[in-house]
Amino acid sequence: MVTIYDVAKTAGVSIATVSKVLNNTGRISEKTRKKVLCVVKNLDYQPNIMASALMGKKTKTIGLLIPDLANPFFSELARNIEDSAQELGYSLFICSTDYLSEKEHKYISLLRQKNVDGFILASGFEDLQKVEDLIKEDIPVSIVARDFPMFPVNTVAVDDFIGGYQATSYLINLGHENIGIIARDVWSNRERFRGYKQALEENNLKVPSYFEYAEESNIIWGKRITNKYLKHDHAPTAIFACNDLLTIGAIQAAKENGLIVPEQLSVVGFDDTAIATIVDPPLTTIAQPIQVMGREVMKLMIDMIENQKMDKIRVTLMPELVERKSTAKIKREVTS
Amino acid sequence: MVTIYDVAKTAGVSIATVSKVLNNTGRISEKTRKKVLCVVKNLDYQPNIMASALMGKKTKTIGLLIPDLANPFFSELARNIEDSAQELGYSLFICSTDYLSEKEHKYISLLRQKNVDGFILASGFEDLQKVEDLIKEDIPVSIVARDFPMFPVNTVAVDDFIGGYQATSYLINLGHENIGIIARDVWSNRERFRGYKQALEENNLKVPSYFEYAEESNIIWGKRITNKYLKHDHAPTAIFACNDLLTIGAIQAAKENGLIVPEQLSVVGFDDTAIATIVDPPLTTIAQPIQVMGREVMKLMIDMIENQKMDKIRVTLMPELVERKSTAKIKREVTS
DNA sequence: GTGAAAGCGCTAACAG
DNA sequence: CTGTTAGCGCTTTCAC
Repeated sequence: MVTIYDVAKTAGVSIATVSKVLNNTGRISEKTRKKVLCVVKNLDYQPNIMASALMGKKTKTIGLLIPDLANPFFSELARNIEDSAQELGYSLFICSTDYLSEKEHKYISLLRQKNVDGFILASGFEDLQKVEDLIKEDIPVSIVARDFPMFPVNTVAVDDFIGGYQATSYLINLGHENIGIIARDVWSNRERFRGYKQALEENNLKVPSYFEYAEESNIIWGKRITNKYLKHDHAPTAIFACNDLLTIGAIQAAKENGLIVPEQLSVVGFDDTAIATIVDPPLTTIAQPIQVMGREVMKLMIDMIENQKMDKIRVTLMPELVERKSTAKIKREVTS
Repeated sequence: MVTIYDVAKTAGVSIATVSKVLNNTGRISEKTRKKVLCVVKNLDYQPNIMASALMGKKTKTIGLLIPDLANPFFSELARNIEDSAQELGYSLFICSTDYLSEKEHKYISLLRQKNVDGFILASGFEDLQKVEDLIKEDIPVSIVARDFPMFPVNTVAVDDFIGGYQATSYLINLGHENIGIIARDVWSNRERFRGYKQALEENNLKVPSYFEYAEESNIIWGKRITNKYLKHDHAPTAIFACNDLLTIGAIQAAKENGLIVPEQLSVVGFDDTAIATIVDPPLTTIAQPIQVMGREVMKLMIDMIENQKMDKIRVTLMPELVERKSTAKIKREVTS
């Protein structure tokens, strides 16, 4: 390992001088700066980040907490955040918390020990305490893809309420009057639910009485809830599912029940991850601008880390309905 | 930030003593050990890893290089590696290299600066130089999900040759005689190709003359190559695609050409990621034991990092064909 | 058993 | 302009 001492020695200067040229601090003659830089290159010297971190410098490292890296939405989000981070010279610790606050706490203290410059939380946990602690200790925190409404913290998220409203309105315009929803009992889904309800009410429609929450956001639960809904007398003719995985489960349940999507059951999803286009039929879904989200949240982080910008802002992105093949105009039954 | 000095002071001992009880080194009386531990707990003291890293200790940090976090195979692999890592108290820097050796080099030197304890490479790059350098400098390296045949380095991978052989044999048993392959020109795919060729030759079958490599492992290229194959006089009745994404592309191309999968075109994939079950029809595919791969590669890393185990071993896992609905017995044309 | 002191590689006053 | 020096928080001899 080549250290600052090696550079200093072979350049014939002191380590202070080397440090100064490397950090662009103090005043250095052009001649020595050239020489030092040259030696640095020749020796392929890389400053030890641990050592400079000890002196209170940044580590150029950010902790990213997400619920599950194997979930396409979060892996795509992580990928976009990573791209922004990499451009800015930051590395990412990526951690999956499985929506468990226990794991979140563990990861947060683990990463704090490792002197991360800040945290990006997409973690979906409802427990604000840990976040408040971080903010109190002036550790940069940004929230992405979820929202803490009454909480001063940097946030970038899609407008879930509008997303739910869009999805539902679209279905209503298609002629559906009996629209089910599949959601988990987490903040973002509750907002989408509100939007759904709002659209319903504006059209004098109601949430089906048999509504129930899914316990996890996966295909299994999408299928399970849909199967239950389909068993009822007034089974829905359309379903709004709060993410693409749930939507796929809904389609699978429909198939099992002998229903053709979209002719006999319309479904609209949420997220627009890569899988939305590979299922059959491809999903009509509410697209989250994942790439923009990644970029914006990194921008906020950098502002906090490098520019000490400590005022909190909230970036709200607009979701967008993308029409594909999982929805259709309702066909009236002969009996009606 | 509470330091070792704070602990020492309130426990009424020296920092050396605190360090000793925390690291279980030297000899400490049961009484002082108790006291120190108690103070540590009360103050919620967490040793600063940067500082101990400076003294030559491990950072409990590993760099994981993969081609693309948004690719389901790699995000699932990363997730499994992360789980093992987390159990062992390690954090992961996850980096996507896009198969670009330039990015790989950049990430490797960036992470070296950050004193990672080792590297797990799933990166799919063909350039061995950087890996050799790392090994020469005694930096633990393990390769996963790809293979460097003539190179002393810890490796865990599936037997790609056998996988290709299995897929092709299965298709042959179904009666197919005209079997195409979709592959990229990378090591693992070339091995699968070898297996495919072997199975073909054992049955006096040949690789179609119109074979060509895909340039990327995604749906687009799967579709593109399949479209080309389907245009030929002796279009294949079955296709073995070297990953699930390519397979999905093949299915899409078939649909566009008015062919029904599997009745008119059988396809078998590779990987068995989550998406294999959500497409229609669900994929018959060669399953890689992703979870085992993650666990095994972390085991190798830990052996190198914590037990200085420097002899290199290769763990070869067996792939397994899982039958679903994308393949069928061939129907002879009336003309034959 | 315990503590004083040196030093890991680096930055930041402060002198000169 | 450049170098000396004092730490950052920790581990590790080596005395006591």
